[in-house]
Amino acid sequence: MNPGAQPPDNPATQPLRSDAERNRGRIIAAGRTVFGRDGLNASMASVAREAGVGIATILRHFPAKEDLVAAVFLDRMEAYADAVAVALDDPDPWNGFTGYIEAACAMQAADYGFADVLTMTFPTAKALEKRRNEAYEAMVELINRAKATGRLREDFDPSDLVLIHMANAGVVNACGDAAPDAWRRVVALMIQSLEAPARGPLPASPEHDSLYKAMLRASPAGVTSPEPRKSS
Amino acid sequence: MNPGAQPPDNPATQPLRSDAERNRGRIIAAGRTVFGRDGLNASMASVAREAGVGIATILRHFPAKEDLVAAVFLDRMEAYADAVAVALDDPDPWNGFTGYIEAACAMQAADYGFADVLTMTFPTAKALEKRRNEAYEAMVELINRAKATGRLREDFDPSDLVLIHMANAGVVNACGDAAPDAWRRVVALMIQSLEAPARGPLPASPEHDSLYKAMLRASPAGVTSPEPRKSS
DNA sequence: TAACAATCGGATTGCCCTATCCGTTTTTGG
DNA sequence: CCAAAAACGGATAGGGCAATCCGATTGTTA
Repeated sequence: MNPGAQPPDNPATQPLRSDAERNRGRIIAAGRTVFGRDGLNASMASVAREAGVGIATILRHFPAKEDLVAAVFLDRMEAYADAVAVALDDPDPWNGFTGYIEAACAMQAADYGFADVLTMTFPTAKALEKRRNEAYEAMVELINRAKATGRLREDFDPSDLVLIHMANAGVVNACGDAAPDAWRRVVALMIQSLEAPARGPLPASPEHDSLYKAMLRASPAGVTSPEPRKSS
Repeated sequence: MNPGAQPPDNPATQPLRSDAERNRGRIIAAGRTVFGRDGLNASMASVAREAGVGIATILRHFPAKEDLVAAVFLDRMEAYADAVAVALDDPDPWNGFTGYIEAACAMQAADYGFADVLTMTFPTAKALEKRRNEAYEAMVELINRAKATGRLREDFDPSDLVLIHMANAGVVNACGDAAPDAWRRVVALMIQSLEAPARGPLPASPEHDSLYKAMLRASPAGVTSPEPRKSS
């Protein structure tokens, strides 16, 4: 899909040779397929096979695996950001808020790679992180509106969203294709716990810095860390 | 701790030579330390280093990594089962139930290896699975009592406990040492959502078979699969 | 269409893993 | 105290991975 695949911000770079451009598109499409199916731990070789190119070709376009991951998931991250925009348009902020959480978690369930991406951060992938931050800021606004209506508990913190994604990633990763809808039940429970009035106090949220460090924890080396998925 | 480490069921097996017996204990202790700190993906070599023995010595006592994992976590699993017994003793079943969930999740947070063990199953590790099943059955009783008091929502299913552990493992694994208490907040939310009256219906539980398959998914090959923890 | 540069892709390097092999050391029992 | 048996542990096999190298190929431009 999307074979013409323009690198969305490739400004001053001189135009690629036509075959190079074509391969770049194929590689990203292959990455989408393979990472979506097998998670971020899928090997570069498997992506190369799916794309029908050599390993070296991938690594010429994307010097490190992390670069490929960033390129592949940029448009997923945009869809993620769009989902917040949709939620903000909902006349009922609580409805928008819960719908957003469900949609975002569904995205994790539908794409094992993205499930991991949402719980990691890639400081070098500027475009990706820019989108994430946009989504986060819109989310803060959505949260405030939902609190204003009195339906969302007052002690909900935006960082809780990250925790929800971590929890959901845990369920999605552990269940894999064996119980592909199990996450829905967990997310439904989580959402019910967020509705005001709160049934009790909560332990304090983690420091924002701590959570950032946690999201950083995984990335560096093999890019990744996520569960080896048995599927492939 | 527990250096004398008697293999709890080593019946007809002829007695080991004294040094072998000693090493066996050292290896299990080292496994406890290393798996607890680095998760199940810690290498056999790192366990050997910690134990002060050669790699071969470990693999003679435990032919496959899975065997070592089973031996190391048997007593954690017993502590886990004990926690249900304690919960059953609580005169207030709801209190026992919530306390149990907190305790069990705390065990996951305190031992990264155990966090993974609780979301996997090891069919060949009889003693381990026996304990798990005992705990599960006691848990069913606890759940029924808690429902009978009217404090636990009627549609709670024992398998939800597995899902909670998967979610908690996700948080614990993602946060690691960077935000070591973040899981408490998520678990507190989950518990509040379990209190009756339910705030809404839930999607159906996954089939028991599916969940079992999901728990099986990880084990076979490198034993494991869990998150490569960056700590070591 | 020719010749040059850009691009390709398989083989290779280097690292880490589990598990096995085999010469050496330690324990045991007569 | 001295073998024979048991256990040890370093070296090695075998496999997977990301990333690099370099000879072969393909697109481009004149």
